[in-house]
Amino acid sequence: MGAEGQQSGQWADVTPDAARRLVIAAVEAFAERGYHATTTRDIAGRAGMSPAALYIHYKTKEELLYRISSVGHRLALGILRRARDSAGSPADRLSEAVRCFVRWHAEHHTTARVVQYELGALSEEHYAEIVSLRRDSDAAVRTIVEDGVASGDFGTPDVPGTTLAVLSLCIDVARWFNAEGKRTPDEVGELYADLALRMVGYAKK
Amino acid sequence: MGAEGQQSGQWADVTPDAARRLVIAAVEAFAERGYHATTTRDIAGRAGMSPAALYIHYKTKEELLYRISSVGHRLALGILRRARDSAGSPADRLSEAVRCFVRWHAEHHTTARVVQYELGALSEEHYAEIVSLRRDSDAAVRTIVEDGVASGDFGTPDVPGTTLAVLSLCIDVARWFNAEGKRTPDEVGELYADLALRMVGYAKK
DNA sequence: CACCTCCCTAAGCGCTTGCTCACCTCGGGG
DNA sequence: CCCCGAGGTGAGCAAGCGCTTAGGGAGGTG
Repeated sequence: MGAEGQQSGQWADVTPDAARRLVIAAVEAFAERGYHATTTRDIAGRAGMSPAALYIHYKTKEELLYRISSVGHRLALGILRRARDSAGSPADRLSEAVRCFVRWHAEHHTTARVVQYELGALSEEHYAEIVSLRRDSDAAVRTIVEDGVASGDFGTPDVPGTTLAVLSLCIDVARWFNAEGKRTPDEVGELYADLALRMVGYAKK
Repeated sequence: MGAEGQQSGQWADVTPDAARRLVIAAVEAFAERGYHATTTRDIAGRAGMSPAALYIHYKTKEELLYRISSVGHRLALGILRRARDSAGSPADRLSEAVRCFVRWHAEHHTTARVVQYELGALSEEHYAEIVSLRRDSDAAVRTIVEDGVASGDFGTPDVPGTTLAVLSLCIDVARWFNAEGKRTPDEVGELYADLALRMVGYAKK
């Protein structure tokens, strides 16, 4: 729990302070029990407030989920776009993308769990907006894989399918990663970067 | 929805008929909205019964989830053990395991979603039982990978980590697979069997 | 015919839920 | 000194929840 303190860095631009405390409390609760099993009383309690205080900063419980989902997806998309636009070979860029993306999912696995697995609880409009961010993430990775295939560094018969699989592999880290487990986020990132290169048929060592 | 009719085959040994109809209705509802967002009234309604009828066949809503989870996990474990014990090289066996496991996750993605993502809603005792089945699944796949490394067919620096990643990749199919999408369960199984061989460092073609 | 068992329903109980409302507190400006 | 808006509280409402209970009808057996 001490390590979770860094979490607040993610939410730096959520103001005022009480609104940020509520977001952090909601992430913890949603990740632990899921959106629908979490009560507004639980969220407010974790943030040290009365149940009514939540509604000063957010119109509904769903808006809280949307805020979390929106911030999380934009962070994830930023990670992938930065890797796509970085210098280096396609292998370097794919490796960097997977390493950072996985590290984020492991380090912030509570946030990532909410971001990746609670989409279904969003309202229709919010859901549509988030889905478009997810398509952008997919496109960023697909560009790297396409570059690798074009340059001959990668060899895979199904670029969209392999891209989907690589992203899927990374996302699922949020499901199984345990802070008390033996692997650190850095170790998992390293392992997964290697696995992703194998998946796209990267020949060189 | 017509294709979902085969689903009933999975639940052949759930009797009497009304109990089976309830299980099938619950799988649909849980997969669509999640366990906590599903009401017993919704389940009973889908099965064409009154809300009270559910409690003739199941003590609680959680018991319904447990039945689904138990049957699903045993089916999945059976698939993996059959592949582990089959004749052929480690590559053949891993390929078979992934192909069948993935095909099941795609074909029965509604069941698989409940099985893989609603564990957290189980009671403590039921959860412990299911977790032990999952450990057995992991062990089955790890055995194949170890065999391949021992025989020199596979080359991976981290056997437990790679095993976890292969299983994780397969499981996540339940999250993204869409029956209306362009890929058939067979195509995804084929692609993923190939990806898994690459992940474990299988050299030959 | 009576009688039992198995499924099933209508009605509803007790409780929790997301959310609201009247009111309170407190620092800062005129 | 009063007033004000921003941020907070305690109490509680309407609705929906999981689940129970009393009772009914169909089918087999004496």
